[in-house]
Amino acid sequence: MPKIVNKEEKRIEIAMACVDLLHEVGIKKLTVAAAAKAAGIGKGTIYEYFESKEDIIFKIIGVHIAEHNEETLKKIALSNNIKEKITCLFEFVLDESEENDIHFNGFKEYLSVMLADTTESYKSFNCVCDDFFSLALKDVFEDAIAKGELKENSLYFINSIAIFKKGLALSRMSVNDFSARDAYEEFIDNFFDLLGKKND
Amino acid sequence: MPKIVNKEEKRIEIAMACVDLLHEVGIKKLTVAAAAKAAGIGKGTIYEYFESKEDIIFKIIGVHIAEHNEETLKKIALSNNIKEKITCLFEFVLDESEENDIHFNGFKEYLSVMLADTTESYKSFNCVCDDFFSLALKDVFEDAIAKGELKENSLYFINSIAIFKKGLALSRMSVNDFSARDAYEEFIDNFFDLLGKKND
DNA sequence: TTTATATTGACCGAGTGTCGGTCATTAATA
DNA sequence: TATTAATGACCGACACTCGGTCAATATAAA
Repeated sequence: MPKIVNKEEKRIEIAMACVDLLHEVGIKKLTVAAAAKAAGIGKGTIYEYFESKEDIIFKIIGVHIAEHNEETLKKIALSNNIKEKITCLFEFVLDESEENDIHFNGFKEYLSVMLADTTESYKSFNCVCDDFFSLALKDVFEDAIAKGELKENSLYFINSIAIFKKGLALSRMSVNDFSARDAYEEFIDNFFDLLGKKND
Repeated sequence: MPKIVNKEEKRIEIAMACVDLLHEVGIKKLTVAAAAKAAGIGKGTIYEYFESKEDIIFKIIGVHIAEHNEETLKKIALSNNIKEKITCLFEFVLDESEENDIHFNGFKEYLSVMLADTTESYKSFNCVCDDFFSLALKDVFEDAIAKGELKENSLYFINSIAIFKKGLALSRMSVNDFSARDAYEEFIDNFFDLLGKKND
């Protein structure tokens, strides 16, 4: 029998090989030929592993978000401070380090593809992310309420905060000189002023 | 000498002629040839008035938002209810009537183009919209505070609410069966519970 | 060697943007 | 008022790019 490649592994390998190139030129100017070259394979091979050029983006962001979510949960578990735990859940949107910027940019490219696509296929990924965030935030809030650090009605705001986070992401993508960190801190401080239980 | 056309008027005329077609097929599948046909002009003429296919979107959403903002200010002036006034400012994101849906869809197409474009040119429009919203919301809040219907620290949340609105828009675009109206009402009710001054 | 899978780049056609040329309208002039 | 000149509006053929296909080839296990 011939060599059997692990399709899923190779998909990831190809996608990862395109990260830098994609960051440089953006999805619109990324050509399949260039992507193939970056991955060191022929153009046709791309289509053995991806339905379309856009699917590459999808794989990239999928892998990064999965990794990121895992790390996030670990960080939350390590922290004892409520506000810090919440901040962990926003870090992807806030972090402007070079490394995270590339990942965030990938998310931007993904969004532009999803919004341009009339089919529904790309939306599902979004929902997975939303669920992760909302569930994790709920856990953090419930923990904080149990410890008497947040008022009970904080829970009513979970959905709104998830929506706020999306707005924060979109703002970072579309507003010049926007500091997601500043906007977030302004929000979270005011939020705690209203719903945090002072323990002094 | 030939008749001199008003370039700006014609730009708008062409853009408006493409609204329905664009709504049907989306920017990605919209061809310049089809756009030209819809506008009853030759393909080359499109390029006399627009830099690119994408520029048509930009013009469409620009016109619609300008109209919408004007109407919004009128509605706010007519209303005596604070919550209602705020809702007016969200109406573009909440209204799912067939007419508004077409405009909102235009905004989605615009967003996807802007996110895909590495140049900064398309961003400026976004900022104009943001400014309108934030300023109008500030007016409404100050009015409400003066009338004793909102607590003073409501003002601290203006930026956050503007960001929330963006998140609401993005959610409507990317989440299946998302009811922006429900999410908004949940938020605004909880917000008023915290920051509204009960007058009973 | 056989056979099934993996890989490839030449090829195709859809579609963008350009450009040389035509047309319609008006100014100028006799 | 008729004729000509001038010019911007308009157009679609064409050149070129690029996504996606496929027939041919390479590879490697049996």
